[in-house]
Amino acid sequence: MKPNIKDVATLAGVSATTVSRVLNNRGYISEETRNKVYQAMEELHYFPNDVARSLFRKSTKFIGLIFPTTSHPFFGELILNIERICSTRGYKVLLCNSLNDQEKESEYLEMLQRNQVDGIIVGTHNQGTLNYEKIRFPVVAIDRYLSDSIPVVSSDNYQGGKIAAELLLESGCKKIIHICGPQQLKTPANQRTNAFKDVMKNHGIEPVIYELPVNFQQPSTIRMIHKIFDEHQDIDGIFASDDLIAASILAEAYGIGRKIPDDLKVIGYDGTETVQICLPHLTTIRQPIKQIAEKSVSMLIDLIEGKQFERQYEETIPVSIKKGTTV
Amino acid sequence: MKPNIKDVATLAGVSATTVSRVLNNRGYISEETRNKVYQAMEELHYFPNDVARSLFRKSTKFIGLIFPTTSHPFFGELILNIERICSTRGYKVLLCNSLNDQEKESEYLEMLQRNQVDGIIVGTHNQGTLNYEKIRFPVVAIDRYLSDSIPVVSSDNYQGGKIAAELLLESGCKKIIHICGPQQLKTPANQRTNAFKDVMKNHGIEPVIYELPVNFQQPSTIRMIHKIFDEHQDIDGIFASDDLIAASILAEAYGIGRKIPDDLKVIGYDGTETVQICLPHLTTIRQPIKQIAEKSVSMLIDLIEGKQFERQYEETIPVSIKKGTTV
DNA sequence: ATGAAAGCGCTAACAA
DNA sequence: TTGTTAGCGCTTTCAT
Repeated sequence: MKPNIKDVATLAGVSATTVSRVLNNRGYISEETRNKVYQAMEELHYFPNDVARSLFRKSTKFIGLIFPTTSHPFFGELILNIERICSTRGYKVLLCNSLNDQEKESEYLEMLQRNQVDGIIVGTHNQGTLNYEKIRFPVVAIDRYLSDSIPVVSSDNYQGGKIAAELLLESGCKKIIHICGPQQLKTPANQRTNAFKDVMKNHGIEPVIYELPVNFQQPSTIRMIHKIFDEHQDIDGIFASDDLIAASILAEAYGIGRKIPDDLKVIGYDGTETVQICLPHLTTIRQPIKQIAEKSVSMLIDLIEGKQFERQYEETIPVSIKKGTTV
Repeated sequence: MKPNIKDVATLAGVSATTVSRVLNNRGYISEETRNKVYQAMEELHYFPNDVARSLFRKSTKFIGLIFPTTSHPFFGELILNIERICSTRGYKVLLCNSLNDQEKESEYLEMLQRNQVDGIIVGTHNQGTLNYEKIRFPVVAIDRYLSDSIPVVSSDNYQGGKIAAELLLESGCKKIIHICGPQQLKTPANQRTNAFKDVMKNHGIEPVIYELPVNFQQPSTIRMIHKIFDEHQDIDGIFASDDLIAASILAEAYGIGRKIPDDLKVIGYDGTETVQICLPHLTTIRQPIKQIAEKSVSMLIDLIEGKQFERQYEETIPVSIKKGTTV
């Protein structure tokens, strides 16, 4: 059904080797032969079989992507950028949504190995540690410490947390609360919380922190927000380590009649386009998504192609603040 | 470096065939041999090479996904669901973000063919028509008419448009405007606009419709909203055919001091989780994303596996309304 | 300038 | 119960 290189060769009246030469532009081929081959390929709607090529070349030009979910705006944008850059550089993307489930991540990891990907980019958060050490091809992590030998790309989380905390203080907040993700996960994102603590302590304030459970969903976020409003009537500032959490805070605050930013100031984290379209007034720390994508892809491809590069095992990219009217 | 089946065979003291038999659980193998093989695989950290298997089996178990972008919440959620279902059913996903660019779509299409995907799911919108006819494996489209022989899965767009238009009328709107995507694209989504027109005409009202350009971005959306507020001071209802457009309308209305829903009622389309978290009060037509994903994947796999099924070439799934407080 | 043969890693006849 | 052989579609020596 699908024509192969031999079909093309037969139709063009040459050998498969010659067709291969035309395909790869290698060695000497007469113009005449070349044209005959092109014509035959055209006529048969021939496409070279990359499976066979990959087998021979021992390189698939596949890059595996393991992320929690494309449905979260941060990952959706990040994955868009990563995939586009890969495509431009001749790599194809195998997508894996781990949903932060350890078992799924492990299955995906095996699948990617079986499929001979040239490398993978991981951005999931799990409690346990999988065998990323034993993997026989390059791995780059985004916002996650996997092992000593696996490079990590992340934005400057400490700086982000610091900017947020200081902005709230400068804006006159007296009682600030920070909502963060699970701290037991080994991720540079914990630096946001560390920065918050440091800033508070430097100002002689005991930091108040609420930590979400591993794999929190919308309901637990809402419950936590209720709890916070309940336990701290005098709260006047919240730093959420994710825009969607910030969004929920705004909604809940609105529900109980707190005026933003007069009664309560809110600052989020990520600064994705989607959330900015939905909530253009949200003040947030903007992650440099495009640069994170560029850096991680170029690091990975450098590793794959064996480029000599000073192995910098932690790449930190500056964040910026997007001032809205919620602070 | 990477061990192959022969390395395993040698270590286990058997032939490659025997290892293959163990791997595939075929034929008779003595318990003893089986254990030796398992042990050897373990020792070498052996994973079967799926590239070689695919070449032999003439099936890759790859499904290609061509969508505009994972960064849009609707596609982000849709792609999450599609990928998860594929994974459960033993298929792997090659992700392509076409950005609605015809040339990119064409390149991706060729890439997928070269990589011998077993099938593809397409959800992009382009003006021109690519050669989906000539493709030699199954294709399923979501919200797009590609050719007579390619099945289309979509939600009940006409119903969605009807519900939205009628709700605005019932709520007392006198001057309703509809913002829609480019109508020249051949997509079932145009039914939303047709329904709007029909409902308005049935009520003796001349429908007012603003059409966004092909590949509209946020700036052109904002410009169009300004234009609408400018040209129609008496507007009291808007039906936007996308939640992100609705979100921008809310923001702009807020900016010029129009009270929602008293001065202006707004209804969106899609009902994604992300937008619902950001704007829980938004009234919107909710697309059954999960079912769309299930239907398109199962149709595609049925086609791939040659299941006899009554070829229903247009699958329409009911929508529902999510009532918020913007109407 | 072109072709024949071997091999990438795997599986399925066919033999034994 | 196990092994030998051929072949999936391609590319690359090595000949000619």
